[in-house]
Amino acid sequence: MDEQVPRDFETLRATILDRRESLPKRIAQIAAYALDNPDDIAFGTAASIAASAGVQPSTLIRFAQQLGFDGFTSLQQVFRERLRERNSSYDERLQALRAKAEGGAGHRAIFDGFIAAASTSLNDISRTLDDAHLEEAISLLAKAQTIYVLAKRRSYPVASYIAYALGKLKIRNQLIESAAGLNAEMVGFATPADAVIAISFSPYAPATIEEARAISEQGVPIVAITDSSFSPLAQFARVWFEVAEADFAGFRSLSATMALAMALTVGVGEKRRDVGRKRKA
Amino acid sequence: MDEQVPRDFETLRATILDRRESLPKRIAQIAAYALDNPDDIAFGTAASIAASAGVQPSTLIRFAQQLGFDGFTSLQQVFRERLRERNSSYDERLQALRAKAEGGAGHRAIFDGFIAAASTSLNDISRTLDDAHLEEAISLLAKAQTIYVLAKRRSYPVASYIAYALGKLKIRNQLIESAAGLNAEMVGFATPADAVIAISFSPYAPATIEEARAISEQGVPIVAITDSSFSPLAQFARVWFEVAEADFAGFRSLSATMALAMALTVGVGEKRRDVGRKRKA
DNA sequence: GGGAATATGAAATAATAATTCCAATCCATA
DNA sequence: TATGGATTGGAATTATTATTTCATATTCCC
Repeated sequence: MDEQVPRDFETLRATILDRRESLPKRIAQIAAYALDNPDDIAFGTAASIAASAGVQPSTLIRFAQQLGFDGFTSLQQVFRERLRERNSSYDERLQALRAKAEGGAGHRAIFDGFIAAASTSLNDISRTLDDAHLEEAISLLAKAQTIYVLAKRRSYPVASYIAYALGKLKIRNQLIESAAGLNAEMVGFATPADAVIAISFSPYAPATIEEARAISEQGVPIVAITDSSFSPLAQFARVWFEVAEADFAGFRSLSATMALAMALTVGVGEKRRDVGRKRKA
Repeated sequence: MDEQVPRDFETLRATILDRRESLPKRIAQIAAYALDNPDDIAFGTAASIAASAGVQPSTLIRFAQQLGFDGFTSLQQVFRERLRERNSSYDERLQALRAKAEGGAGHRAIFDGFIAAASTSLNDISRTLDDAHLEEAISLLAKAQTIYVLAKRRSYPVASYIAYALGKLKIRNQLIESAAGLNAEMVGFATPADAVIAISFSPYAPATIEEARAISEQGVPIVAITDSSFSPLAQFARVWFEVAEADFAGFRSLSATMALAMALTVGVGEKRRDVGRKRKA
């Protein structure tokens, strides 16, 4: 007999979605509005919400009653609860992690610190990355005969992952490693029909800078990932990305750089497939 | 003349903190309550808030007026705005990113996909990582004379970063690379006084597994980072971590593995410093 | 197509909540 | 310790808001 009144937002959402088909027109209208604008329901008055949704206040109340609430007010509680529980906003959670990392003892604190640094970096790059630069870089790299990947020291792991991914995508590439000490020769093979992905952060590895200079003088276009407009890499680059990685315990995160690197790599893969398809057509 | 009315929560907060000293007792009381329980201010009624804070409703209104608002209602707006603007919860943001990545076209979508995958992975590992395992692994590695780092293919970037970080921390380590084809010999040098960090995910690189088996038969303890308890690495390992990395476009994130790797590395560095200190004392 | 059941709109009403006002109290200063 | 000004408590008042009611419209089924 007693129909279950949804006590939390998710249940409520599910209930609404479930009954969607069987609801009268106006009730359905307010139901859709509620799911689309939950914040409005949480804060608005019955009248204001009704007006925004294009129905009468009484409809709003009927909607609430149909869900088993005894009125709009108790329905609204659920929407308000949602905002309260959402309490641990991303930033607050991060702050907590960071606090634990700084104050806390033990190795868990170190781990939390790296998680926080990585999250912060991802967050930052997600906000700041310029779509146009991304498109430009991908176009440039997609046209290259061979993609050279240039990075040392701290950035080297990123370079090796790029090389791995490019290989899996069957895109010709050359990782410029120092093992054999033949970098200068390797670099010498690059032509303007190729392209370079160069990665370096302060303190810039001198070898990376020197090789980037040399290769840009040969007219090979460079896509750079670096950390500021003052970076020596930026001046050699056709396109460059500024990536600010957060650090912890003296080690910077690589997560943002990795994500960007992957986007470039897979982006090039997709672009080539598209171009290939067009050529055939 | 017209005193600036705080329009956003941060300004309001600053204003309150600024005037704190000069506020009358009851007003100060409600001010403190407001900063401590902003959600209550956002949702409560003047009467309920006043009761919780132990003052009269009229005091609440005087408080609002002193800040330049024309009443409680407009003060409350600021607290409500805060909840609205507070970036949608982490999960919702992620969902949005993922939706964009899946639905959206263009290369930005790819980028968003990788960001979402990385965030998810970080989130997961932060929840699931076992502190005891972490302590155990760090103890084990801290005692090692040489730390061998073993990983191929997709996991190799992590290994190279570990090697870089260990080097910077002046911890003796050996990256087992395949370049010279001398892995078997390299592995042969390891003794039970050393230790190994091995990283491999499905599909497990046969070389990694084979080398891990060989080295464990020599009695060298292994710390493994892998993706499930069925992993062949897990059976050779003294301590192992299960890391579930989210993937996008066929490429798994490395962010969680990286964070764990860094925590291990820096943890070992700290542990050695501590032990060194104790020995001296 | 007719009629009952259901849904909707609009305004009246009831409830609730914000604000104001005034008397009482507190506090600093002479 | 008296006095003026500021502060506070509490009830009265006003405003706002939710809810109910009822007339009208729509839909669905026979």
